[in-house]
Amino acid sequence: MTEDVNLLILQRKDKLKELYDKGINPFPHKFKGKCKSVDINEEFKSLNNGEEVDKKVSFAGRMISRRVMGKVSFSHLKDGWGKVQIYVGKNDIGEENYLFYKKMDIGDFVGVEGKVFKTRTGEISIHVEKMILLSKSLRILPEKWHGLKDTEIRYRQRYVDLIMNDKVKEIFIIRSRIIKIIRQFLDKKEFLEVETPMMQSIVGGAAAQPFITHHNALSMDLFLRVAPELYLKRLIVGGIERVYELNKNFRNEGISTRHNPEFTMLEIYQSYSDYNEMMEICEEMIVGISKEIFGKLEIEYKGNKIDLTPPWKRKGFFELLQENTGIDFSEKTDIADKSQIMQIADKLKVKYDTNTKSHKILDHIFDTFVVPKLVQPVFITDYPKCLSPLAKSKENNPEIVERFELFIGNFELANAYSELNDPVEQRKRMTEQMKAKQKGDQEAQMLDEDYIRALEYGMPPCGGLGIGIDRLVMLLTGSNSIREVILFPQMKKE
RNA sequence: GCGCCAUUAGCUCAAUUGGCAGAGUACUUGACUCUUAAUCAAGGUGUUGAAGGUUCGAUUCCUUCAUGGCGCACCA
Repeated sequence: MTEDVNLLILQRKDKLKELYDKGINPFPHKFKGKCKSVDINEEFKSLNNGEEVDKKVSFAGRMISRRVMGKVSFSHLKDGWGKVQIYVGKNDIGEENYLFYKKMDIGDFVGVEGKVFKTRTGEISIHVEKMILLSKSLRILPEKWHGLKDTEIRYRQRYVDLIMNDKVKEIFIIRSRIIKIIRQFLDKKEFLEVETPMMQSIVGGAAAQPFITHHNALSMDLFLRVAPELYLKRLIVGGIERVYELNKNFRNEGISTRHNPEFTMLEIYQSYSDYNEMMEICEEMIVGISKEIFGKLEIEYKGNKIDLTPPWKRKGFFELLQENTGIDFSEKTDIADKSQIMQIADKLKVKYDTNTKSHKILDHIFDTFVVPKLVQPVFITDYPKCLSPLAKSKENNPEIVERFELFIGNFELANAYSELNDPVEQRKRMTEQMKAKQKGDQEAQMLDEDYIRALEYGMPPCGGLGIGIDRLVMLLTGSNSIREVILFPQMKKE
């Protein structure tokens, strides 16, 4: 990035020099006794118009507006919670200080001290007695009433976005609250929060391409994790009965309105439970979040009214396929039989690559015919085994696994299963994955010998659940793009 | 990776059929003692994303590239 040479910036740099020449420090070290804007606006809200109290307050913030009317002026100072109007009178602070105030720029940080009053028009304001420049701003803020709209600048310079668009901060406040509520919820249920490696020598836990990095001293390549799953289940083996991790995963895949290369995932594992119990936990948690944050269970997303009132519907994967395609997907359909699946895809006019594996074509049919209808919360259960190498098969049908995905507002929000704890079966499935990988399937998982060794020591029956936190925040904040809920989304170099 | 669209002043946006690049805001100066998109008066503001081409003349048409948005693909 090159240095911006703009007339307005040069003008401010001149002002900065002028300040130094006058012996004024444009970047003082601190400001004592600052109140919060919300506290000021709350404490004095019962004042009558025109009434002034005898109590002085200190306040500081970024000057975001100025209205000069001769010998008196008004400005708004914005702090971390809101804004407060200040009233600056030439007769109150003296001619020299008043001139200094008029020479300050929109964007400068300012500290003030004075009594609080309410203007004739009813706005709580500080009647300034003392004023100090706390930090000089050298760049011009975007326009005050159209604000900043350019998405590129909004994401690249999120600091400007935050200054100009109050709604952006609201999203990240909600995001923080959601995460806090989740931790409280799980802590109350005696889940232990842990941190497992983000740098792994074997990729596992999800079908995804990893980022590769290199450790110099060990002279070995490492992968950024695509999921913490296999480590968390090692902890289940180790006797940590209930465990969760809420942190980032990294996947080397395309970027879209629903995908960012690094994203936040919650994974929960509970011993002696299964995917049915995970549905209950998942439902209880999301319902609880909505109640606590919005006080209700009806939300709106992309123009759709969504009702989160439990219990949420549960429907089988094949049941939904059948309902929405009219094709009989009963047990006689062999999903491993590619020609059969291809025939169905042709009939439904679903395009596919002939190199694509049969279960991927099936997944594609599901995405095309079923997902667009999944607005209200629904747990989709009982997936084909080939899609889920870490999930346990159903007792009565080895080709179907105990797994669910939660869909709300047309996208997948959560994924869970009864964890496969049979080390012999797990080795078999991982070996199959390895074979697929050797054949060129870049997303196939690796054979993790240590993980199987752990299972050989014995893992109790266990339910596991993963929730995409970014997507949950999208849903609950009405955001159309994942970039709206990630402070610094991935961008190409400027 | 593919397709469509966008890129003009710090910001938000105009510019007729290819004919002098324009407004608001911000900024500077002046007037103004309760404004809040303050108001009024005056003033400067540009590599039209980059490079090339067509043309007497390109913001406008063509090609390539860059970045972004959306969709698809990849992917949960």
